[in-house]
Amino acid sequence: MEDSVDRHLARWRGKAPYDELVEGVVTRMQMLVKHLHQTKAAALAEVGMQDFEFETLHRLMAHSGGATPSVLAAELLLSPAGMTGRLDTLERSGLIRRVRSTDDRRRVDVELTDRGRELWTEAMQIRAEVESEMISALSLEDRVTLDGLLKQLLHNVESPH
Amino acid sequence: MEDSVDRHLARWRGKAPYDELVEGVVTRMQMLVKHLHQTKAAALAEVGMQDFEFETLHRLMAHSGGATPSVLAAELLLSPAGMTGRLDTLERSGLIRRVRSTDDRRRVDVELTDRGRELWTEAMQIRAEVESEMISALSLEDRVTLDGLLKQLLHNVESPH
DNA sequence: GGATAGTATTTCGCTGGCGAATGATTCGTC
DNA sequence: GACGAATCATTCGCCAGCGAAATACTATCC
Repeated sequence: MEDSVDRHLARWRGKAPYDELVEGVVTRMQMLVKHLHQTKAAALAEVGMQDFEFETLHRLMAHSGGATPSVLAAELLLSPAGMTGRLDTLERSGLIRRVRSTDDRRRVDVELTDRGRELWTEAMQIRAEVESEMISALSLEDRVTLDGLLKQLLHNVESPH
Repeated sequence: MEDSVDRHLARWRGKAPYDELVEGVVTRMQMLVKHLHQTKAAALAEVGMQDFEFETLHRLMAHSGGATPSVLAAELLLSPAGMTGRLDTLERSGLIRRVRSTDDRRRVDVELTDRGRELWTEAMQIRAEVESEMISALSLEDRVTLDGLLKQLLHNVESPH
């Protein structure tokens, strides 16, 4: 079995001081994520939604439909400025609502509108299909293994140092 | 051991029809790639280079320093328009050179300049460090396993249907 | 051999995201 | 209890990428 990264690495062999394994893992992850992004974008377009919109609604739902911009930004690995931009778009589309917090008036609470909840539900189906399709190549056991390894990596990256 | 995705999934448990394993794998990959992107961007900035520049130079090197825009675009999962933009930037910075092909004059050959080769070499060090740092959490054996699993996924996604 | 279809690249207008600076509010400390 | 530092969100100017249309060239077909 061969993928495009194999071909890429083969072209490289011997030409540079180069850890093929590291490069392989990294490049494959990047391409998978990029593929996923593009496939989901195409699928979600049918409901008239963009990936970043779903991503945001989804995080909001995880917070029971309400959270502050800074929390969302941190979780989505987004700059504060980028978050504001997203929320602007979502608000204009009527999917979220901004409410100035009463106890700490620096804060803004972001809430899902009914329409936002609806759209999220629709998108869930579509997205789940696309993601499952990608993972379908692996047995249940392999999925667990993969998940575990990725978790080690992410933990390492997230823990201070 | 716990990562941010664990916490995210925990918040979700029972609230939605939801394959935790699929979501876990997908989300972790996305976050790792995003992290990598940000870390590399920060590291490469020291040489005054951006990630997309390196990515392009690197592909070019893999083609022994010369390739056409369309080939590069395909390999980098980029639109033709996006590729043109990248090449414009790289050309302005003096890292690549465009040469109209003589036999088929619709074609353009993209070549690395000496400066491009130099900068690529510098960047290779930096990038390798960042990537290795990320992978360092895994034993050699685990790396092989991870790489194999990712390869299965990518192969599945790339093979027609 | 001239119209037609096809291919490679570029141009154009638009969008999401970033970094830095700004405005608004709260906290800490003396 | 007031002043300076920290915190939260937004605005601004900029940039890389996309989709669609335009441009430039080649191949095909009658």
